[in-house]
Amino acid sequence: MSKDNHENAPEAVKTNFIHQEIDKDLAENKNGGVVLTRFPPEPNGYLHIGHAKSICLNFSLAQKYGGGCNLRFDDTNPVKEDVEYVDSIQEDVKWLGFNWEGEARYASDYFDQLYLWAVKLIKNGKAYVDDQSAEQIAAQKGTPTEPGTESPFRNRTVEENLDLFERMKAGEFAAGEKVLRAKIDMASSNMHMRDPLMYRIIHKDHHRTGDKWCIYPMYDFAHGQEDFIEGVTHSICTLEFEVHRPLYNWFLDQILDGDEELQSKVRPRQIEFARLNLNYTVMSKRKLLELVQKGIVAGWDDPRMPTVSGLRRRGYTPESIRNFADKVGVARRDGVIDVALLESCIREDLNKKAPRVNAVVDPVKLIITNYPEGKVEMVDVINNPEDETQGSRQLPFSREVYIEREDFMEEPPKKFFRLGPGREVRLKGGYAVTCTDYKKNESTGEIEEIYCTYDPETKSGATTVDRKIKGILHWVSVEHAVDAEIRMYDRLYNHEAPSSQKDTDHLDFINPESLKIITAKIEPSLKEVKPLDKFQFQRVGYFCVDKDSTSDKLIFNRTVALKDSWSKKK
RNA sequence: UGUCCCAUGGUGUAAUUGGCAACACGUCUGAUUUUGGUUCAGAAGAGUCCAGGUUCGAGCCCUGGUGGGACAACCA
Repeated sequence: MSKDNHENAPEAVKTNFIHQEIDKDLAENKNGGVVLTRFPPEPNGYLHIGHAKSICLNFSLAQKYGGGCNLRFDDTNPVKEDVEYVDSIQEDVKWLGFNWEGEARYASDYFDQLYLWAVKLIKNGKAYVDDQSAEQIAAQKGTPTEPGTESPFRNRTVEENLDLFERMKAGEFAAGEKVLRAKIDMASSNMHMRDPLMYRIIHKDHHRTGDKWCIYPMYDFAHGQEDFIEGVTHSICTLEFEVHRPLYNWFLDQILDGDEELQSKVRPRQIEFARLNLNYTVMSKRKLLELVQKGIVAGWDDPRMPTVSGLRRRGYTPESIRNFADKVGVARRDGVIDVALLESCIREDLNKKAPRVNAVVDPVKLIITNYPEGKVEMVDVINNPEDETQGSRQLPFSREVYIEREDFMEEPPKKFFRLGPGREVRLKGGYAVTCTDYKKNESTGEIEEIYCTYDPETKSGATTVDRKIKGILHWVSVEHAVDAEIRMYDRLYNHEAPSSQKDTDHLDFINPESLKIITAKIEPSLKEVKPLDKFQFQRVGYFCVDKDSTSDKLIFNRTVALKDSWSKKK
């Protein structure tokens, strides 16, 4: 099933420290040469670009070593989880181009086994039921620099613990009344080893197991065992789980203790890497959820969101995201990636794929005074100079056309080679025109109309004229132009932006101009489009048809602007 | 007053078992171009946090600093 994973990804995958670790394991002939990874999201939100990095990493490891990668929902906390998220996660992983090994797995499928193992720990004197409140337990935990103190319930008999745990499971107690804790070391320098909770009581229906359970395992008591059950060899997670690794291994030791059959199975190994940070971007699910709930964005798939679904709606392609994940690399040090890298990845991909199209985003009328009134001629325009198989199309040209307002200046500076009084430019695919005059609204200062004459000898493709014309403008015939709603996106967060600002509210950095809606004049060939169709608006940027677009109302999302060295010079 | 992790151009990653620091993004030139896009050619920019040590030789090994990060949810 994993054979076709990654087929379009860059073949030269850089080696990283995880490859080196796996190579080492392989050299020692661990796990019989098998490599099985997994992507284990909790279904409590939509996937974002950070998850995409992890997905690409796990699946590309599987593909590099001829192994597989599981998709497993870590659904151990019913209060935060929902099937909506389960569905969106599967959709996003598939969209990114990956196929997991077999069916999707669920931690909840292992609840019975986990329960049995918890009982085993109790029987071995390695776990006990604690009657204290969350506050009391927290107080006894100590601090990173001071040891904790032992619970008064720590030395209950095995029989009593067994009985209590059984009754916890049976629903005899209210939430918070009792928990099951591992008996490790309240003085450990690692806080996670100070008798961590294994099970807590939650009286809430689970999206898969319904009301079967009212006790649920904590992450630490679940994750390593889930990996073990599935035969995962390398459990790749992010750096913040590093301090959990001793516990991960401790629980595995306990369940394997005295069981030769289990000991003969593959033992998973946790390896951590640095999570993705992008400047101007928040990646925390909690904050993203807040943006959705407060209506600051239109939903999880709002094109300004760093979610996979948002990026998809924005016009990003799976290839571009995979390529990005590859370029970002994998390491154990925290860093912040410049969004410019992400943007360059989508430009690179769309440059070869997206057909060029004329669209005037901020139109001003240009009238060709010596062009016959009422005359319309069709001109041939190449669809994509990067890909001649995309052919060409016919565009209506007439006496009045729209051009981009910023393509005309009353007093153009020397380096500006677009239109100005007396200047000549080419209307791409059409004729060369020379500006003879223009009409300006004296009170607003706005240019209302531009008057030009055209040279019939300069029709596109005509070889008779070899004049050098530097300025080439995109245009749309006024008579044939189609209106379209254009959604111009900017960064959701302002320059000072968030990720590192722990003490400030990310909402303080919201950019009020992150979405600007305008009406553009686009060429008539664009009338028939489907959601997610992508185009390069000539000289403007890459745009993607929105899912809400209809034949009556065209809506485009701007994926990313084109590079523009002129505006940079200004 | 703890434990663990990390430290390479502006940013992110590389650097075979120690052998004159490479690639990408970004920046800047120039050329081509019916997109100031693309493409092509080229440039600037780090001597690898600091100080010692081992070695013929250290970004890689050792020691000690410094700086940054993680860890005290009945979250994952």
